[in-house]
Amino acid sequence: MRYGQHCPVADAADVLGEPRTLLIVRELLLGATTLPELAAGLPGLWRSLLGKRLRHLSDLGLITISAPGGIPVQCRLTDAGRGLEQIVDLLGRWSQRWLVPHRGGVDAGVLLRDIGRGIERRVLPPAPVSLHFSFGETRGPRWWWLALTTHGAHATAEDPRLPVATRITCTPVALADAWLGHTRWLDAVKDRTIRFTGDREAVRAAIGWLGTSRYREPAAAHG
Amino acid sequence: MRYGQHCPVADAADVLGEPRTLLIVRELLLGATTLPELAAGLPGLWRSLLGKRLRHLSDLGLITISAPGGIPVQCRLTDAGRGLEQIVDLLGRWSQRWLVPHRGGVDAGVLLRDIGRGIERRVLPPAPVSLHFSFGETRGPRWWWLALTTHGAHATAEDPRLPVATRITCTPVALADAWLGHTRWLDAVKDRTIRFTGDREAVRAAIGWLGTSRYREPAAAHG
DNA sequence: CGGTATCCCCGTCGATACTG
DNA sequence: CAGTATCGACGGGGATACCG
Repeated sequence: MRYGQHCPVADAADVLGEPRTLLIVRELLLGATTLPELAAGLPGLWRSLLGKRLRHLSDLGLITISAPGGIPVQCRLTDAGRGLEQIVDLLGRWSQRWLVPHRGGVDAGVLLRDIGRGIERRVLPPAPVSLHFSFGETRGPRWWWLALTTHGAHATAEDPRLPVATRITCTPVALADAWLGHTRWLDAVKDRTIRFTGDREAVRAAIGWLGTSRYREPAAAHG
Repeated sequence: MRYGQHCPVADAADVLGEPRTLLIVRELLLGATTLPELAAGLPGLWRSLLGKRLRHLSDLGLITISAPGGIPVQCRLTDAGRGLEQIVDLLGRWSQRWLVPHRGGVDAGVLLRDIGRGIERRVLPPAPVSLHFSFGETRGPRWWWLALTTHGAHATAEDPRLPVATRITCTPVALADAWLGHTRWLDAVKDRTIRFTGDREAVRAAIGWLGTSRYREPAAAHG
């Protein structure tokens, strides 16, 4: 697409306006490097198209791609690409603040992966445990685990065989809304859109581990 | 388009990824309110499509549109829309810094309009003058004027009948490059890609009036 | 299994005609 | 003249088949 413009914003829109290019950049910023890793965070984006996008980003100088033939392909952001970090961040915050979130077919796996990625080591429990999720309505597996070990958090659809700290039953949308701050955990618990097993302390701990989206508004004075 | 994602960045990309939506927002941020004003800054964007985009932005709560039936339609950014100001600004700077500018068919009228919009009152000359431009290769008029009066700067393809301070001959691309900081004015003068009439002082004054793009890098220590 | 090339369909936009 | 509806052509992308 071309806009017949001199304006830098037009050039930027030209690049980042390609559907999902911004999401690819986001994944790269969060540390994904290989094509399969990227694909894991981009449901519905087919490999063929993903490859095309990556080549485009490479042509533009936003990423480097490891020597052709190397498998799997390694992609890394250049300085130019990393320059988008602040912009993506602001966009996420702006969106969280102002846009009505679109809630069609939230992918449970991608959501949990994202939640896990945001969990900081220092808040993890001393002994490995898992959180078990039952999603009522979702494509793919209904059961998921978030394995919390000293290595970090890892989302999986296969039983990690760790002690289950809490079982959580909800829809992916309800979980996303709470994590993003569109609803409060405690309200969700109260009206049972998210159900936890265990006592107050277990629930409190689980909520603490899950944490909040990086794009979430700084909470107003907790009231 | 829908990305099956919970991520706010995906929602933002969904909205702003629509071709030229970001440019519409930019025009609104810079003060355009009516549909004709917007169209003036968006060459090739047809009114029918522009109207559709504006309705979409209105639905999303980024702008308000004056009561239907009012002519011309008045569009104003809401708080949500104004929240994009910093993002658009950063995007422009990032693009100016890292992207190879696309230079196909730069629209001379849009460029001069943009230049004029960036001229601050306080740098204008005390007595009204005009700068006259001859563009070798461009669609539309080859002659343009930038009228500098105490009211501000105004680009026009019709002789404003003011004293001409300087005549400038160049291509739209050369002018854009100098204004955006991709080339230096003095280099462009030297290699005659931009030709000015008049002595050094006149040239110096004209360059000062034209100023620089708001997305331009802060100049490194003037050397 | 990782990555690429190909096909066909759908959606979107450029252009024009039309209404107040 | 401002704004809207309509239509045809084009391009991008989902899905599949195909290489290493």
